[in-house]
Amino acid sequence: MKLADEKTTRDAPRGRKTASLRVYETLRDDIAGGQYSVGERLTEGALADALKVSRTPVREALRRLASEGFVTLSPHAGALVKGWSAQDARDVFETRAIIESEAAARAARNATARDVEELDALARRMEQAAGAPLRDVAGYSEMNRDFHARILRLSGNQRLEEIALNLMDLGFLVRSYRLFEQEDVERSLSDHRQLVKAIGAGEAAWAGAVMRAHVLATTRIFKGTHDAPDPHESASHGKAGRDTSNNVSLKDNDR
Amino acid sequence: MKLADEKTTRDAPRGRKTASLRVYETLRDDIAGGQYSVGERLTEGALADALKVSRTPVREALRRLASEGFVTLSPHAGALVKGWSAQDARDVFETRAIIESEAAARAARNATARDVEELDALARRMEQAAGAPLRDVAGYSEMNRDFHARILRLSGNQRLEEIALNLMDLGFLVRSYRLFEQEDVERSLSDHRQLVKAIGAGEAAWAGAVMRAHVLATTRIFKGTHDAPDPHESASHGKAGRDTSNNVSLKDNDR
DNA sequence: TGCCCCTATATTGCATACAATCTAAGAGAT
DNA sequence: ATCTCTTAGATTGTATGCAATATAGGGGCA
Repeated sequence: MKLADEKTTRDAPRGRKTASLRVYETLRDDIAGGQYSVGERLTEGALADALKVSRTPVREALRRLASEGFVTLSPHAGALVKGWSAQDARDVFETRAIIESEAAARAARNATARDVEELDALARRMEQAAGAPLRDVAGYSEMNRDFHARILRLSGNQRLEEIALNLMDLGFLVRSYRLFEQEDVERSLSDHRQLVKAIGAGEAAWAGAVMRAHVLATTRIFKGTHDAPDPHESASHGKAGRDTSNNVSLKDNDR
Repeated sequence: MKLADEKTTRDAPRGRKTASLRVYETLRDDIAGGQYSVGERLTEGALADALKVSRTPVREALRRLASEGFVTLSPHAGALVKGWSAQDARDVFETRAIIESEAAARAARNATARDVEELDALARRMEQAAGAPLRDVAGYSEMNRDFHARILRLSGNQRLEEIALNLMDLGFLVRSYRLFEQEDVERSLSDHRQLVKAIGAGEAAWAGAVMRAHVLATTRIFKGTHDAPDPHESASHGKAGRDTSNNVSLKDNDR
């Protein structure tokens, strides 16, 4: 994630994160963590007051969150926490299946023996971390993300990698790991073992198929779990009109 | 969707768009149009002065441009016009091929007779507009974008649609249509006819294959055309000056 | 002469003040 | 009582000033 850069001989000038970045990270984690209800309006002044900064960094953070799909931003109406429907979740996982299966196939063609070894080591560490009762959910999620990220990197297509990572980092994904059952964890680990085998063998078609199944299997967990009406506005070419969405609040029915 | 209902004949303030949006559009078009050289630094103050606004909307526009891949910006170093390598272009078109072929296949399953009729009408209009010497390049490009956008919409997957549109709208794509030769235009139109047929017949595999070939064919135009290293390459041997030696500035009078 | 530190300047990051616009509530007329 | 218009409040959009930081150039020392 972070590149080591020891070029400078003086004491480290890379010090403080900017306030804008801090606000962005705080809001992103809070939204992903369910601190705000879907459809809730985030006013700049209130956030600035709560986070002890001025409105300027808050504005920049909100713009970035909008571009990444966490909030919707209308010209003078402010920011609303974005909701998602079952259809949205299905769209995301189908898109991930398409992209990541292709990436896995390419990874099978490109991976060196060392790459496969590193993937295998990571898969083993995940199996160790996943005890009968999965306790460190955050750590497991992090390793899972790293596993997928490595395969994406091995695809050799930077754009593919970036898009898939963005899809993985979408807000509701973060909450999803709460819903993991032990059965799902075991299936996921089995998929990972199979992926390492396929990539190690250079079997592109096999690797792609396993990845497709692996990603699509996760969709089932979301079926009918969340519900919210249209978040139909995309931030890329936003000429948003009025957004009077009364989004259904999220239910935290983790079993 | 303009709702400019003026109660009295007051002076029209040259559009209701916010200054931030105007600055964004101006910079985006200028960058896409080659007004700035690759690697050039865009300082907020100079831009604000030139565009007769304050630095605030300029900052927001630069942030958005960075999120869309037009510039890179480092914490305190400012914004640099992003370059792209032949590898970047290849990555984008391969990714488009993956996503849009899948979208075309799904469109073949979902399209109604009316959808096919509209696609066919658009394809015919493009053929009419493409006279022996292609003159209205901008109009043709717009119709081409619309054609692809309609198929993406018919895929029924909103996320897929959004991602593919973003890839299509990347900056260097805007310049690409200058490079179209008559031969390429004819091939493209032929592909479109075939796509309409395949979608109309509900042949998902056929539609996907045609779309894949159609997108990948465009890659050839870029092969070796552009070249630029990553702009965040640190000038390790800092020779007291801009490292324009490696950056190939795009000349727009090369025709 | 060459290297390093130090200072000067330009630029970005943030805070605050003001203007434009939207939202909502209330008074008055029919 | 209901509808419409007006008006006050709140919120976003923009401008400006100040602080923090990076970059560039000069002076001191080996």
